[in-house]
Parts: sequence; C-alpha cells; structure tokens
Amino acid sequence: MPKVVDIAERRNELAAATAQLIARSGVGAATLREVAAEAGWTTGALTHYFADKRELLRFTFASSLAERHAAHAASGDRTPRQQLMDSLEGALPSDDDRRRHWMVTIALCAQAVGDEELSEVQRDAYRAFRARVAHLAAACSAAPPDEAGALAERLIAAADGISVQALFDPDGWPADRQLARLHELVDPLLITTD
Amino acid sequence: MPKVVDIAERRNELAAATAQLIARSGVGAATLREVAAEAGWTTGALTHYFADKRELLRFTFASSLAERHAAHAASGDRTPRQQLMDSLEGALPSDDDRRRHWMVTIALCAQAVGDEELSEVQRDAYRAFRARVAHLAAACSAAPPDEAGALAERLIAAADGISVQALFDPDGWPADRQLARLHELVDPLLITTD
Amino acid sequence: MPKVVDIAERRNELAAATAQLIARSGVGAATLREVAAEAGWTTGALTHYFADKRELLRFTFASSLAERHAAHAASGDRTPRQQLMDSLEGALPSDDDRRRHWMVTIALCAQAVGDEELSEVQRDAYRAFRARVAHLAAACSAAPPDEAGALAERLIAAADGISVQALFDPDGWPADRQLARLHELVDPLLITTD
Amino acid sequence: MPKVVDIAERRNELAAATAQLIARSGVGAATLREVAAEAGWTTGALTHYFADKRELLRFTFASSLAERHAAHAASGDRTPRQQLMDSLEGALPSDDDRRRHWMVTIALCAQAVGDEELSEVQRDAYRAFRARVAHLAAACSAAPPDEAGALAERLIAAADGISVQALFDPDGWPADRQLARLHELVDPLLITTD
DNA sequence: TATGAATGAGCATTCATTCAT
DNA sequence: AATGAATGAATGCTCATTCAT
Repeated sequence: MPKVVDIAERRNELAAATAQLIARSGVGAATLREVAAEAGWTTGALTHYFADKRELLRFTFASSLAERHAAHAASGDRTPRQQLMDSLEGALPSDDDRRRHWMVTIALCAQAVGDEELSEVQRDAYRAFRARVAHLAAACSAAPPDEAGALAERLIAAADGISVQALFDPDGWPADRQLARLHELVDPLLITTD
Repeated sequence: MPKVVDIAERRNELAAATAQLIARSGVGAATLREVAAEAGWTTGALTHYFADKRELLRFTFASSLAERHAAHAASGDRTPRQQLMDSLEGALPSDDDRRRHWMVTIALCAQAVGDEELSEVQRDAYRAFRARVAHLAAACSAAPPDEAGALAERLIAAADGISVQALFDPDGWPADRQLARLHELVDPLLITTD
Repeated sequence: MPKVVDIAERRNELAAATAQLIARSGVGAATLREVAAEAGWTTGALTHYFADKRELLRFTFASSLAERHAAHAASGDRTPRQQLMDSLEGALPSDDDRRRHWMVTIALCAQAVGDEELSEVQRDAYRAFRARVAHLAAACSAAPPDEAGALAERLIAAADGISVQALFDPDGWPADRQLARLHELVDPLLITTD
Repeated sequence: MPKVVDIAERRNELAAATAQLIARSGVGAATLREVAAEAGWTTGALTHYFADKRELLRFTFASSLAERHAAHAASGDRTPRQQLMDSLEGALPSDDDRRRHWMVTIALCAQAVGDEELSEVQRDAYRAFRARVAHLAAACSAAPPDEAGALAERLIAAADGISVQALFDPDGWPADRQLARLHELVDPLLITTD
C-alpha cells in the first residue's frame, strides 16, 4: 500500500507557501521552482496536487481571500456590532498574517486582468464579504434595511481605504494607527438611536 | 543632420502604450514586444528611450500615478473645498482613463513587492498626494492644523476604499454610485463650524 | 500464499495495450501512464514485468511483428502455394488487427534509428519472414533453388509496397483493392511450368 | 538597417538539419536544442523561422517528401519511359541522400498517427507522386488509360516494397541489388506491344 | 535613429523512474 | 504483487537583452 496523503491538507500547505512567496517577493517570484522550494518539495510533486500553475494560483487566491475575510472570533457570545467590527478590523493589514493576505489580494487583482476565472474568484469573495457586512450592519444600526447595502459599502470602503494606504507605506502605519482611523470613520456610521 | 526626436515625448508615448496594455491585459502581457507593437515600434527602438524593462515600468508607474493624483481642473478660480473634492473625485475609477490609471497602480503595487525602487515610486506618490489633500483639508475644515494629516488619511481612505470596491466589481459601480458613496463618507468629515 | 500471476500472460496483455495505443495515437502517446491506464493498471505495476520502457517497447515490437508475419491458417491441409499466399496476404493491413500491427512496425522502424537493439528486432523478424517466404516459394514455383531468395524479395516487395500505400492513404485502400493489386503483382511471379 | 536574411533559405537550412538528425538518431532525438545545435544556432533562433516544433516538423516532412519524389533528371531529352524509371529509382534508398529522405518519411508516418495535419502532408505527397507515375505510365505502356491508376499503384508498390526491405536490413541491400529487384518487378509491367 | 536577427537564461510542464508502504 | 507519491532531468517555449547593419 502506498503512503497515504491528505490531498486537501497538502494543497493548503502548497497554497500557503505560494502566498508566503507572493507576499514576500511578488507574484513574479512565485515560479513553480520557488514555490516547491519554499514548501520543501520538488516541482514534479506540485503536479500531483495542481494540474498547472493557474490552478495553483487560483486556489491560493481563493484560500487567501476566504481567510482574510473570515471573522476569526467565535461569534456565539458576541453582539452583532462586535462581530461587525471583528470583520472590518480583520480586513486590515495589521499583522503579518493579514498583511500577507492583502498582498495576495493585490496580486490577484493584478493577475485577474483579462482572466475571467480569476476575476470571478475576486468578485465572488467581495460579494460574500459585502453580504456579511451588510447583514451585520443591518442588525446593529438604525439604518433602514434597504440602506444596508450602501452602509456596508461605506464600512468596507473605510477598511479597504485604510488598508491600501497602510500597504503603500508600511512604515507609517502601525496597527494602532490603522485601528484609530478605522474607528474614526466607522463609528459615526454606526450611531444608533438608543 | 539627424532626425530630431523629442525624447520626453517619446517616453510618454511608450509609457502610455505600456499603461494601456497593463490595464487591458495585465502586467504579464506587458512584454517589450507587445509594448513596442502597441506603440507602433519595434523592440530595439525601446532601448533608445529606456535602459531596460524595469526602467520602462518605473516610468510608466510614476507617470500614471502622477496623472491619477493630479487635479485636472484649473485651480485658480476654485475654492479649497472644491479643489479638495476635485482631487478625491479624480482618484476614483469613474471613467476609462482613471480606471486605467488605477489598474496601473494595482500592477505597481503587486510588482513593487521586494523591489525597493518601485516601492519608493509608490510611497512618494502617496505621500505627495497626502500632503496635497492635507493642505487643502486644512484650508477648508475646522480641524486644527495638527489634525490635518489624520483628516487627510480619512479622506483618502474614503476615496481609495470606494475605488477598490469599484475595481473588484466593475459592473456594480457606475460613476454616480462611486460619487454618492464618496460624498456620504467625505461630507461629514468636512463640516465646518460656520 | 501469494497470488499466482502468469508473468508471460501479463506481459502480452501489456504489450497489447501498448500496441493499441501506438496504433491509435502514435508512439509519442505511449507513455507509461497511458499504457498502464489502457491496460487497467498503474505505472508502478509495469515495472514488475518490464525493467524499463525500452524493454516494454522492444517486447511490444517483437510480439507485433511475430503476429503480423505469422500464417494464421492451419498449415496441415494447405498446399505450399496456399500457405505462401496466406503469408503474403497476412502481411497486408487489410483489417484492424493487421493494420495495428503495421502501425507498430512503422513505429518500430522510426524508433530503431540509432538503437542497435531495436534494429536487431526488426532485422531478425524480417529475415525470418524472408526465409519462410523463400522456403514456400521454392516449393511452389519453377524457380531454381538459388533464385528463391530473390524471388522471396520480389514477393515481399509486392506485399510491403501495397501495404505502405494503403497505410499512407487508408481511405482509398479497402481490403479487396489490396488483394487485387497483390495478386496482379504476385501471380505472374509464381507461374509454374506445369 | 538590420542584417538581411533570406527566410526561405534559412527555413530550408533548418529543415535539412532536422532531417539529418531524424535520419541519424530518430525523431525522438530531434529536440529543438539538438536541431539548433546541428544547424549551428541556438533554440531561440528557431522561433524566428518556425512558430513551434510542429511547424518545423511539418515543413521538414513536406520538404523531404517533395525532394524524394522529385525526378531530378532534366526531363527535356528523356522519353516517358526513362522519366518513369527515374521517378521509381529516385524513390529507392540507394544513396545517403535518398536514404535520409526515406527515414524522414518513416518518421512522418509514425508521427502522423492521430495528427490530421501531418496525415494530410503525407497523403498529398503520395497522391501527387501517384498522379505523376500514372501519367508517365500511361504514356509508355500499352495499358488503357483507365488502367493507368492501378498500374501506377503496382509500380509504386514495387519501388516502395523494395525500399522498405532495404531500410529494414541496410547491410544486405546495396544500390545495385535494389535496382535489380526493381527492374525484375517493373519491367514486365511495362512491356509494350510494339 | 531604428531594425530585427540572434542569444541564452528561465519558465511551466511532462515523464520515466524509484521507493516506502 | 501492487500502489501512487515523489523525484529531477529534459523538453518546448518565451522573452529581455544585445548588436551588426
């Protein structure tokens, strides 16, 4: 009997190595050779888990987006407002992990031009995120339900706008500054009447 | 007597072709051959104007950023508030031109990872933009001067955050929607006491 | 008690799959993976029966040649003349089976260039065939014994020459046409004085 | 002004190198690197003249077939009978040049399996050759015009059948033997009534 | 100044082969 | 006996770069 390998596990491992590489040295550096070396394998091994490079990238992008947009906190004992802030703060590049996911998102955006499949990955992830934010925002603001979408867009704009600046000038944007700006923009949008 | 060629003119021409290509088909498609073809030249001709590909990209990125951040309106007869809104609105991907410049910015961001020179281009452009916004914001809001920087960051966050969403999901973000969200976010930040 | 496997049987099975593949999609398509899949095994299993790919090909070629040149009819109750015609007609690509064997022969010929071992397989098969044809021809023509070799060469030339044309332009060469041309060429060579 | 290169000339040069390689070491050895080395160039140079490897092979095959089937003698002062024999003798692998062309033909045949484009090259060449032989045969035999096709097939079968044997067992088939067998087979087919 | 032929390193990908299980 | 994970060399191909013209 051959060695049993958890394929999903291995795919995640390889995607993580790819993300690491993209964040550290750019998509251009994410050659199969480099990815394999980063993950501690050889190029040939990659083909067992991904049909070709595009599939590896697509999977890496999708995984990274999912992880970046996931609210990591347990939602059970937290108010909608707290969950919403978790989501928005979780989107900021405030630690190495989140920063890496943002770099991968940027790479995806650059790579997706003219590639319908990648564009879809990107679009779907964004729509899912917006739906989640809209849902939570509706639950914790006085905004009428039909305004939830626009409110979500304003909230996400705040988080993404701060993220972009922080990515473009990392030295000047420590985590606390990102959070401060986020709250300055977001808190006024979530004032409730009670 | 050799033909006189306006070197700066030619460089801009080639950078425009490069930007066009990047926006249409991605950085990966911006090979020297394609750029030359797009501009109506041959590869060899490029080397007269740019030492190598990195220089071509650097110049393209810098030009594009400058153009996107430039306030196109004549500033003479406009109030600081109007000029500020011109700057912020000008940063949105609300027409083909501005959208192209944003795509180039994204490409730059992806390419700049691990490339100190490109990172500098990006950082400098952003700092210049922030300085301009801070300056105008100080002139048209009640914010105390030492708060102008943070205010500028909030304003830029609004513009960039909306831009990112519009870029990720182009179909759902016509120009008027971008402007609407921008004003919803920005106007409250610029309320003056008078 | 380990499973008993008839090694010779398995080798023939694998060679048949290889021949099938070569005839259908060319030698280039006969990768170990494809051969294994065609035969319903995995690559690793092949190594139990053939040391390496060259051995698999050599065996496949040899088997195919032997089968193509074999006179399939029972020889007991047939005249030498009938046996001779069986041999020659059996060399034509007049049905799927024989056509497959011919395609494998062509592949062998192409592969044998610069490969002494394969060349030998080819040469030996041909010499055996010629010996058989010469023997039968001597028995059923008025040719003097020392002319039997040259006569065999003419007979084989007829069969092979028709085969080559039929292989190069399959649509135009149904079985009956192949047989007609063969007899037009061969019959005059076998006129006996009695 | 750049160096002027005769593209057609260069293509022929490269095709000759490819044919040489195929004849000497088999199609498998005809990698782009080897072809380039054989021709005295680098791989990159090949792409100036052939879009990809398949085009190089297709061109090589077509050139080689054309050359093998061409009647090299000046036709002006020769009888149809002489021209016909020139054509048939020219198809034999009786010198290094013709032998090389035959090896390329074999390689083409092996490569053409499952490749419609290559099959066409092969089929067209054969049909052109048959048309030529039929035309000449009609002019120099007593055969009725509607029999010319079948006669041509018999004549070509003779030449090809001898060729195949000579290719399979080179040592035993010097040029004079090939010619002897050819005439033994062909001459009786061309007996005229006068 | 401009060309495009030529280079050669680097890429993704394929595949025969090995080997722990 | 059989598996299939893993290797790594080799392939076709792309492309930035150089340079004679």
